[in-house]
Amino acid sequence: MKEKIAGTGLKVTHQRMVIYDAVLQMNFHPTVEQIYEDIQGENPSISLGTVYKTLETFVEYGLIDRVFTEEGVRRYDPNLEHHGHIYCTNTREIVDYYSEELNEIITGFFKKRKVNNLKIKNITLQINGDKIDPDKDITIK
Amino acid sequence: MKEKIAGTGLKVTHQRMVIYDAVLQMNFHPTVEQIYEDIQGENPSISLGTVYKTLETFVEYGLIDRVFTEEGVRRYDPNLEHHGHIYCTNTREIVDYYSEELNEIITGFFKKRKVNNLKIKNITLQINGDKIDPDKDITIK
DNA sequence: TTTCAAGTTAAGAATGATTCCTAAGTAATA
DNA sequence: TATTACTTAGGAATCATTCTTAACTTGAAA
Repeated sequence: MKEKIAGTGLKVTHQRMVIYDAVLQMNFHPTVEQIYEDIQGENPSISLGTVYKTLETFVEYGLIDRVFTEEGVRRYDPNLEHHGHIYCTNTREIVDYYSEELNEIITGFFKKRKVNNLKIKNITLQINGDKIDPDKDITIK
Repeated sequence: MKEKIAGTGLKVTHQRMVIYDAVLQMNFHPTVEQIYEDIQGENPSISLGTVYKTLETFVEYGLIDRVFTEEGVRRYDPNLEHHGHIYCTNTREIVDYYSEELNEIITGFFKKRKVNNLKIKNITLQINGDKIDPDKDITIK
């Protein structure tokens, strides 16, 4: 983990390691506030401003991604692997969805088309739906 | 336009007509602030709080949609037709993208799969890329 | 090991985004 | 025209994020 941060050229500070580790373990696309509260117990001197600043620095250096939401609040994703998101409107959860097959289909679709005035970086899916049993996992096979 | 609002069961107030008309004409997924500034000249007595409340009421009653962004600010879309969004990282624009064909491909893909514990409502594309010439349109043929 | 420069952070203030409150206004019905 | 339930203005309050500056610390060089 230390190497991950160092590998970007950033200085490896205690605060950055704590925040990065917290984000890696929170696999539910947390807000800044959730991350701050998660680390507060063991690290009461890390300030909220530092958490805000550090997360945006991680995004800028490619360590994590922001998550698209319609909420008006920032959320973060440590998972840099190409994937889509399932937005559960009833439980407010955001769940990762992977499909190499569908990714290839969509990529192929756009390769066949003439794209003018746009350099495509990546294409992902936003899947909106309602979770049926909040206590069980969502699976798509 | 009046009928659209009335058709939802909402009272047709002057403020609602002004705000709805403004949103219909702003085809760039505006923020609340942008909508408020747009109507201020001709309607200085409509308050910012009213704009916030009215837009969320329109979403609740199915007149407009919220737009997914990673910004931490609310944006709105009057276009209810099923479509995806092209997010231009360099110009910060959000452009609508339609493809009935791709929509059918994706819908078909999920129909063939076993989806557990999720009732899918809709699936949209999130296309991230860089606009090449900011003054020209993006087209995908 | 020590030094030091450059980058980082704490703390709280400031700013921006959104929600709440209440008295006053008004759309729509009778 | 009267009435009522819903809506709104205006500004306060709350929440989300950024800024400022003095103090701290990382990491490279000596």
